[in-house]
Amino acid sequence: MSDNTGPQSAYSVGAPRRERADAARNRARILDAAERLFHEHGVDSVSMDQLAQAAQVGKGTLFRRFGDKAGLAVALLDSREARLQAAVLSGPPPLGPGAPPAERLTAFLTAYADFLDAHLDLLHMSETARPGARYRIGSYRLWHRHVEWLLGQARPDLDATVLAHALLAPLAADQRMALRDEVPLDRLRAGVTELARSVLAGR
Amino acid sequence: MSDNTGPQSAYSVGAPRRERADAARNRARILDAAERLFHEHGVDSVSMDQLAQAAQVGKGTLFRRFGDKAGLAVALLDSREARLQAAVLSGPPPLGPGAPPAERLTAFLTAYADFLDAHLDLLHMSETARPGARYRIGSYRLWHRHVEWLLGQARPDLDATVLAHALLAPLAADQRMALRDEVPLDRLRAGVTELARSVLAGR
DNA sequence: GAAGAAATCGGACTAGAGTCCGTATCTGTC
DNA sequence: GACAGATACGGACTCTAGTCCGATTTCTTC
Repeated sequence: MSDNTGPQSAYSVGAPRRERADAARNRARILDAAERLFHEHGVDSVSMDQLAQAAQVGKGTLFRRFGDKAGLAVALLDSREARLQAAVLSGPPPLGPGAPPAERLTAFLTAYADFLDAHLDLLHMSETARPGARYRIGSYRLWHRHVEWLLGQARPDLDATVLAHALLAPLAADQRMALRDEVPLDRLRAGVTELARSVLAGR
Repeated sequence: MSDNTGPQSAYSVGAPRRERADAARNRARILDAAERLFHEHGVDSVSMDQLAQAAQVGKGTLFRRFGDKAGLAVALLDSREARLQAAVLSGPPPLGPGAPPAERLTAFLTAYADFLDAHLDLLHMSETARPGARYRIGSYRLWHRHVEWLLGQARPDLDATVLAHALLAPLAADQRMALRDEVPLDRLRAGVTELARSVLAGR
């Protein structure tokens, strides 16, 4: 628990100043309570008030620390996401470096589809708590750059920026949540694979 | 104005019973006020309270009539969307019937991209007022069926259902709103065109 | 044109997200 | 170990979407 997001808010970047003891204690309390309550009652049914109460912390503290519900979800996802990031950036092929771009791309997209399904609730909260949240979160930007780079490697003639957004679009939490019943995971995986394959194949 | 959504709530379907006079009057008032206020202050900055007051109508009336903010947006979009629907279903090629599936598909996707940009605010409200709203709205289902059918015509070997969702995904209002600055309209159009072309081209 | 049933009205009410700011706690310094 | 400045706390407050239900209006029938 709480192997998380260093000092300051989940959104901050610089500021190397050491975190105060009470702040650290409260962050841990909040994350623990969130983990527990979300697991017990489901992400959607837990209000920030309940959470603050369960963590024995004021509401102000909760929001100052994590910004909003999305920020809290990001913090909870952090360690799980870090594992996928490590695998992509420096793990073994085909997900990590070494494999040809086309293989890396489909490996990534299907891995992310699995990740999406496994943590759908938290991802949904992190992406939809406020409009456009998905596209501002650091991790999306990372995934986008990765896909963009792979596309650029394989097909320098294409608009990699736009196509990377397009390939990631069907992996948005809101779409997945809404279509989960209609589209089972294996068909989603096959779909994004087909899409990537087609784009890389060219005409 | 208020050439809109017949009797009953925007969500209802059957119920051929005639609408009461006061109900009709109030619907018109609400739609007129919404059109005006949204244009003046922007969709996001107008609260349902303000709107009810401006329309000289109780809040309960507002919500009973349109269900929620998304429903109101759907009603306001109705006539504009109807034009696009008519063009797609029975207009001249390449958007309407007659052209080969591949041409119709790119014609539709680019036309929808234009439509998206032109009515982004209302579409955003209709798609994001509550989670998954986009995928339940009647119009999305229509567009999806259309794309699915075109894909099926051209490439019966593919999973048209999934790929249709994937081709429509980059045209979600939330993504477009967030990436508007990064991706100009012509690149979005080119991107979805490239995507569709690749998928139809096969290996 | 009066009565009764059905549909609609409207504003008080609930609930939840996010803000504000006076107060309490911490940390480095002497 | 006490002081001062910096940092964090917490709960009352605001703002908005959405609900509820007694009062009112409309429509139908005779």
